[in-house]
Amino acid sequence: MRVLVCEDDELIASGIVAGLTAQGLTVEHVATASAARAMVGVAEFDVMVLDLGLPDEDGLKLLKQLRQQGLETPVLILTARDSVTDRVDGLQAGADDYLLKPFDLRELAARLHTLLRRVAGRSVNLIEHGRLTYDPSSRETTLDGQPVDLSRREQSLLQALLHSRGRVLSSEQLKDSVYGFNDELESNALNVHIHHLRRKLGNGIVETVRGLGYRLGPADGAESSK
Amino acid sequence: MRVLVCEDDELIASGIVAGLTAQGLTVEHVATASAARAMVGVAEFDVMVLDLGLPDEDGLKLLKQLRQQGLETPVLILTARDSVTDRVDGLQAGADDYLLKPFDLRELAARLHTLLRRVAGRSVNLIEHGRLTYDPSSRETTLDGQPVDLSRREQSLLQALLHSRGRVLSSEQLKDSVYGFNDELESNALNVHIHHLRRKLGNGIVETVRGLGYRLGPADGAESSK
DNA sequence: CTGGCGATTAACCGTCGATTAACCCGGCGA
DNA sequence: TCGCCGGGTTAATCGACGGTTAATCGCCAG
Repeated sequence: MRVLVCEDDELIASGIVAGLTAQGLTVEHVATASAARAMVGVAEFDVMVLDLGLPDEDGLKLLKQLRQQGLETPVLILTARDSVTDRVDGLQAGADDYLLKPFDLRELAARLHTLLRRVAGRSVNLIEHGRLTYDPSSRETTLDGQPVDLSRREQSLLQALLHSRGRVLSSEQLKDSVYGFNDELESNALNVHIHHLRRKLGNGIVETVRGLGYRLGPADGAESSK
Repeated sequence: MRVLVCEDDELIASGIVAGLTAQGLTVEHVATASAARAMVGVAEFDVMVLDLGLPDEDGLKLLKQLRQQGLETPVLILTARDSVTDRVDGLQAGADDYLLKPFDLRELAARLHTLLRRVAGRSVNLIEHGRLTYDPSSRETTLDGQPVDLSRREQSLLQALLHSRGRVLSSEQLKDSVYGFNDELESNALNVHIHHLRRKLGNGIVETVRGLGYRLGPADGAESSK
């Protein structure tokens, strides 16, 4: 799951990023409204955390604008202000939840999970693909009904592949969904994780498309029948 | 984009129709399974929204039947039920996505857009030639509906041939489109690739015109009867 | 019958992905 | 606090595949 955090206070931001990352989420962080706008333009996020007190523009104004442009991602706003009108304004601007500063990190995590579940939980909560199932909300994977223990990176990899059934994903795209945009990676770490995934889930799961990238294998667990 | 909504509850249906129309979609609404069947028979839709609780027939049964008849339109099902077996049943019946009632209208719109995107990305530039299809965007080739793996060179060769239907292409022209203009090639590598193409796609696909070059065979997979 | 062109096949080579091992770091328990 | 443990990354090496070359075959035409 990808989260966009828009917060200018470096200290708070790093706390949020660390906390959410530990929860297995992939987090992007920006510090200004314009950066957030740019980010939303180029990538899809599952949920957004927005601080109202941004240096360059009022967060509410930004939110309203994004909603007008058709952004449907759930948004949780952070604010130091506390008045009834502020809350109402926030919700009217299109926020889905709000949190007052200072806040407890665990509280934030819990609320985000609620939002994510609201999105995921109302629809197919369980992704099935052949012998595999993956439940994004509980982050549980099973193979032939047996639970499989996947590490954080392996999970995001699998999730990215499941999310775009059958399409080939370049290693660039995979890198973006497993790591953020920021982190540059100049090694074959992805290969290694894919290798681990295959070791745990069997060879039919991930197919290599030479020169292009990887994709999910066919749903009927048939091994390569070349 | 055309959407078929099959939903018997008048209130819900009008909400959906209004919401989707506002998104710029063209919406047709029917209230019964038989009406849906009739509609599908006479018009093409890009995506279908199907309520499982229809008055005259079980939605799942309808869906299964439509799939058996070869309907490939993506289908999102709506249901009040919520259990793992129901979800699995829905997906196995051929649904592409799943939403529980009550649902958020924005959520529905977002999911439909995802489905539409999936379809649009898939078939936009599909080139057909007899038993062959080639999709330049996903670089997928199928023969009689079966996917065929082609290597990079084989693909560009096939693409060049498909691109100038029937015209004879000299080996110079083929060389230019497979390699750049720059690269000089001193061997019969092209011949070898053509050989490989024929091995994978059958002999009728590429015809040799002695002394001139090659061209695509006739669309009706008939072998050259000379 | 023979020359030549294209087909076929096999061998070689380079590149890319797979695999494995080592190292690094953070968390946790002793 | 120290040291172990597990996951993540880096790096080195292996191996398979695709691409090219080249040798040989077979067919058609002159």
